[in-house]
Order: sequence, then structure tokens, then C-alpha cells
Amino acid sequence: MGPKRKSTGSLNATPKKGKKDVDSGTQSTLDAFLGIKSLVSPGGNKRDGSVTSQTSAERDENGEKIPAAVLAGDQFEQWEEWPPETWATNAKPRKGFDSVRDVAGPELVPGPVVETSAVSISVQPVDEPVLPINECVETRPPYWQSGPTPYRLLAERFAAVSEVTGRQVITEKLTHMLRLIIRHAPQDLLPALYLSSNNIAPAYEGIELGIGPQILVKAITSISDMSSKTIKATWDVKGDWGDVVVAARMSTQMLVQPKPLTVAGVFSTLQKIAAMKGQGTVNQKADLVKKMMIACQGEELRFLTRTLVSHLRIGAVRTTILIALSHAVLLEHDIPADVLKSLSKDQLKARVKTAEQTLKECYAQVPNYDIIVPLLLNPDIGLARIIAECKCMPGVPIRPMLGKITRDLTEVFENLEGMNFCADYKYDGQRAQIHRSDSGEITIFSRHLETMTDKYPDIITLIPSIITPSTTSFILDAEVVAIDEAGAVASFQTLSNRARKNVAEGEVKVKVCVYAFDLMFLNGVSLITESFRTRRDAMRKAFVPVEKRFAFVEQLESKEPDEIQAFLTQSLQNGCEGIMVKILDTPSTTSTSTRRSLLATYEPDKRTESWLKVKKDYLSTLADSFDLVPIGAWYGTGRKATWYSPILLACWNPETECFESFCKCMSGFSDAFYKSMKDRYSPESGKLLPGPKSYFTISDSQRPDVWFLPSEVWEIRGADLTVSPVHQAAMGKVDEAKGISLRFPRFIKVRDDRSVEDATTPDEIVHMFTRQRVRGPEPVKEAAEEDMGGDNEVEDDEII
DNA sequence: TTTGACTGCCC
DNA sequence: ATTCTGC
DNA sequence: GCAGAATGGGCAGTCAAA
Repeated sequence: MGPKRKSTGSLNATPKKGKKDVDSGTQSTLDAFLGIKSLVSPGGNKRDGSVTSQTSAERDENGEKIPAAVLAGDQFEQWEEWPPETWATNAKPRKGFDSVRDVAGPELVPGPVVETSAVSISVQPVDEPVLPINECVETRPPYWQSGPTPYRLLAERFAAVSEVTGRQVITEKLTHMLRLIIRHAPQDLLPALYLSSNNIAPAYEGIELGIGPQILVKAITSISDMSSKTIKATWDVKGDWGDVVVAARMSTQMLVQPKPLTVAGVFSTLQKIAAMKGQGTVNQKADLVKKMMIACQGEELRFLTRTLVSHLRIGAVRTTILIALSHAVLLEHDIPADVLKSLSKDQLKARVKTAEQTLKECYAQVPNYDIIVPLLLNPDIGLARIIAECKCMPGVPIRPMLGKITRDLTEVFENLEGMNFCADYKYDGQRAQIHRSDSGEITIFSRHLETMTDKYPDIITLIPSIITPSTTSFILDAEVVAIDEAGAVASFQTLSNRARKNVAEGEVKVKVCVYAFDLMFLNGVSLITESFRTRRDAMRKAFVPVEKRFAFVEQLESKEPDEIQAFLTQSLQNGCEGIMVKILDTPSTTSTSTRRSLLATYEPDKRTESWLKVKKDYLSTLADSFDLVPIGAWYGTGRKATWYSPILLACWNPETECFESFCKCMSGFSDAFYKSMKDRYSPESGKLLPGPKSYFTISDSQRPDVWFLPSEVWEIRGADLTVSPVHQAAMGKVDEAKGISLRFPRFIKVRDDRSVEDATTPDEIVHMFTRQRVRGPEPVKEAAEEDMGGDNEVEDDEII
């Protein structure tokens, strides 16, 4: 690892952590929207949790990092203006663990300031002066008086946006940025939106950047004098590639400034990078990255880099960008300036709300800026008429409707009391949206709207045999599930063994069955505004089951709690994850006035209570849990930069007296728990080890940043057990060269009542693994049996 | 030619 | 996927 | 209740290095 040394840094004015930064909560939506009162102070909470303090780093004789006394975050509670020069030129190590980590070597010690572009770092201009809404976009920043939109505009706005946390303020800043672009360089709106949402194309076009840390490191080594080793050490300190690159460039005298980057230029370079394929392209990509980096000024470097690793981290992704776009278009396009003046606050408020909903709805059905943006900018269409143009159509995926997690069946009945509902099996496979256009073209999309038509040639050829003669175009919602020779459903892991590209129909190794559950479009007509009952019935008429290849999901239409409970149990016995409970009919509004109305319509992109997801692993009575021992951890990044995350957990093998790595866990911990953990595993605790104990069994790929003395037992819950190529638990017991791990691990609680030798054993894990494989007609066992894993206080979970 | 790091995408 | 947190 | 962030296991595909 890094060099063994001490370094001392300076203590700088520090933005405080917390939420005193913005008083956005008291600001009305309308004011925020209009940009009135946008008196947001600079130097607020940085989303990445970074601060500018720095203390010594130390290692023990083995070269392992040892946390020194932790910096109390609270001592920086007050906050001050943060002069641009300061934060542009000083590395910002990660709070709390500054002292844990090797501070990367001499390069990072603040030396003479060589920053060449400090002027571009603005804190002041971040917030526009209070301007009447008609004029605030008249004034462009001094560096952009004409011509195409400079990339610097985006970079500075991104920096400003990451300084604050309030939704309204974030939206407002982005809206202003987009308004400037619409007004002064509308041709840049599309690339600006892509860059703001960290995409370069609609998901379904399958265009990938193919850039990650590797190429980044290559590029950084060529523009700075950091070694790749130092760069990695810097990453360990900062946990953000944008910050790493900024630090790297400061380490060298990069004085030549090429032409400033433009939004369109950056975007087209990214597209060029994405188009590169084949031998030697890694270097070519790195070369383009390097060229852009060299041209960066000020904040540009940080955000360009974050864009390259697809992790912008400005606190705004799809939805917020979409809202900002709707606001910007409304003000710049749909409402003429003179009309705007004459609108009352309430009128404007209503227009804003409508604009947001309109655009969200459009995007849910046509998730493609290439289509939406030209329509928005078209004087004849705009927000007013776009809804008619953005209807779902075969060939363009719609964002799928999602189910809400339900932790208990009683919750289901409370939620759906008085309504008509049914329950579907929730199969453990891959969601598939199958489209057929009028011309007979078939496309299959994944849950996140990637095109996966190539992966399923067998489904393509299946289609003619599953439709009735009158069925032409359709959009079908389904789950693709692996099956064995007998036609019984196989595990998700089996399905994931399937090839994804260049699949020839005759060479399909993993056979699948399509389980259909919804129909959103049929014969030229959208069905999404119809009730689920209507859609389901239409689906049953338009399609016919084909044995072992196509079926409708198993469904129960009953309001009887006992029957639904039995249906859930039965679904699990048949290899499913659980059930989805769905409203069949939209209740009449007059019935239960107090409750929010639940819709039976297909609500793209929404996770509503109209679909309730009941999975085995949410239910304490049915889920397996494990008692595991933390034996190591990594340093978190971003929001968790000051804590250990994830944690490496092991089971206890009493025969070999070894702790065997079983899974990593990062979910289920509260911030308070992270804090207390840092104390429990502080250097003074004596629980930090210089290296792994000889009785730890872990694979090389799972070496954590710090090692723990085994001293606690944690209850961990997960979904199912998987055969693992990396984890060592029960190695060789179900597969010669593989261990067992856990899908969706999450922390439940500390088991103070257990010692580390009471932890779950490999044999217990194997037992659970074997049990979960039992499927098919024979029932597994009584559902609520509790045995291993030690759920000692599980209360019984009677339904109603 | 084989191995393995990296990347993206399923859950 | 799951989970927590701030708004 | 939404939106965002951080990150789990594990696979196939891609390209570079051995």
C-alpha cells in the first residue's frame, strides 16, 4: 500500500455538517420556483460529507492503517464563509477517517498554491441576485457572453447544487441553468440534460461509456505526476473520483490551457468514447479523457470526472432534473413574458404543478429526451400539447409500475380493506416488457429499460404461438423464469447463467418460461388508464398459454386472509419469492372518504400501494436469519465517508475453529449505529488488528481496509443463499471450489446474548441452503418453523 | 490461448 | 435488490 | 411519502496482460 509516513495538514475554515445551511423549508414552493428569496448561503453542507480538516495519518508496523482518535465532527459546528481560494486549492480529506487513512504521500501536502483557475471557482455567483423572473435569465455569467454553452456553466451549477440539500433550492438552481440554455443556446439543452442526468443516451439504446476507475487512473497518471499507486491511495482518502482528480492535477503544474470546454463538445466526446470498441480502445478512451481533463478549469474537472464514472452526486437525478426541465420550459416557452406578469400567484402555482405532472407522465411513457426535448421546444407543441405526443407505443419502453414493500400480511388487509384485489405469484426471475409493433417487430426490455431482445431469441419465436389471431400490437408485462427439463421453475442464479449476446436460438442452454401478469397496450390502444381487472381480462383473451413456455402468473382472487396466507406459503413452496397483491378495480370515490384513493390503473414509474409486494424475507416469521461476526470493514464513501461501510461478516466453523467470510453488509445500519461502531472499533478499543488473524478464512478479493478482532455477533437477514465464487463459508460443502453467501444481506440487530462461538456454523448454512432448494409439488415444511439462525423472540404472526 | 481485471446490469 | 435520511 | 445515496451477490461480456 501507500508509503509509511506522517503528514500534517492545515486546518481550514470548514463548512459545517448538518442542516443549518439552507432554510428552504420555510420558503414557499412558488417563491422558490420564481427564484425570489433565493438567499442561500454558500458553504453549506457538502453532500459528500467532506471537510477541510486534516490530521496525521499513521500506520502500524505491518503497514495497516490504524484509526487514530477520531475527529469530532461537532467541533466544526459553526460555519464560515469559505473563500474560493481556500477550497479550490486544499485537499478535502474525508472527515473522521482522515486520521485512519494514509494521506497519500507528499503530493497531497498543501504546498505552494499553483492553482491556475481559482477565479473560476465561485461561491458568490452561485446564487443569482434577486431578480424579477422575467429578467434573471437575461444576465449570463461573464464567461459566457455569446456562442455555445460553456461546460463551465454546468460545472458551476453542479457545484452550487451539491452545496445545498433542499429540494426546492436544488430545483431552482437547475431550473435557472436550463432557462439560460433554452434562452441563449437551445441546441445545447439536450446535451445539457444528458450531462445533468448522468446519461449519454436513452437506456434502451444500449450505449455504454465503458469507463471506470481503470481508464481514469490511466488518464490521471498521464496528466499528473502521481503514480497509479498514489492515485489509489488518494481514492482511499477521498472516496470520490472527482475529488481525486482535482487533487491529482494540483500536484503538477498544468499551465497550458486549451480552449474552454463546451457542453456540446463534452457530450459529443462522451459519445465518441462510447462508440469505441475493440482492441486498443482502452488507451484511446484514456486519451480522450485526458484531453478533456487538460482543458478543464475550476470545477469542471471534478464534475467531468464524476460524469465519467457515472456518479455525479449532486443530489438530483432523474426526477429532479425532470421537474427543473418542466419549470424551465414553462417559463421560457409556454408562458409568454407579458402573460407571466399578469398571472396571480395561485394561477402560476397551478401551472407549475401541471407542468411537473405533464412532463413526468410523458417521461414515464416515453423515457427518451431525444424525443421529448424537440417536442418541448417546438412552438406548436410545448408543455401544452406534449402529452398527446408522448403516449406509450410498442418499440419504446415504458417505465414499469412497481410494488410497495409490505412487512406483514395484516398490513395488506388494512391497506386494501373494502377494495377488490387479487394476489399474483412473484416469480424469481427477470422482469421483461415484451413489445410487438403492428409490423410484427418484437422488442424486449428489462426493468431498467435496457434492450434485451438479443438475449431471448426463444421468446421472439415463441410469440406467434401465444397470441390469438386478433392480437397484433401489444406491450406485455412479464417475468422470465428459468425452468428445468420438467418445467419446474429454477433459481434466479440459474437464469443468470444465461448468455446475453449473440444468442442463437438453437443454442439456448438455460430454458425459460414467460409468466405474464399485465398488458399495457393492445392492438393500437393504450390500456394504462384501464383498471387492472380490465387489463388482465384483455390479456387472458389476447394470449394463450403454451406449456413450459408461456403462462399467466398464478393468481388468487380472494379476500379471505387464510386463503391468501395459504397462497403465499404455496408460492414459496413453488420456488417464488412471494406474492404481489394488486387492486383490481379503482374504488368509487364516495366510499371511504378518509383514505387516499388507490388506483387500479397502470401507473408507470410509480411505487404505489396499488401493488403490494409480500416477500418471504420481509416477514420475520419466514425469513432466515444468521448470527454473524464482523471481522473487517472498508471505509465508506460519499455519505458514509466517515464510517465503516460495508462490513465483512463471517460465520464460525467450530471444526476448524475458523471464521469464514460469508457476506458483506451495508444495509440496515442507522447513522447512530455507524457512529457507535466507530467507537467500538477505535484504536483504543484494541479491536483493530494489524492484519487478518490466521483463523480468518477469506479470499483475496475480499480483503477489507481494516481488520476486526472477532468480538460481536450480529443478526443478519437476507433473501436466499447463493453458491459463491468468493465467499468461503461452507467452502466445499455444496460445491468443491465454492462457498455459500447471502442475497440481499441486511443488519437487523446486535446479539448481545451471544458470543462469537455461538455464531451460525457452516453446517447450519448448508442445511438452510439444502432446504431452500426443495421445490415443486412436495411441501417444504410448516412455514413458521424456526430453527437455526436463532430467532429467539419471534412472536407469532397470526393473520388478523 | 488462457486468465483475470474491469464494467455493466440483473436481482 | 434493501435500507436509511432529509425534506 | 418521495427522492437520493450507498452499496449487497453474482453473472456474462470485453479487452489487456500473461
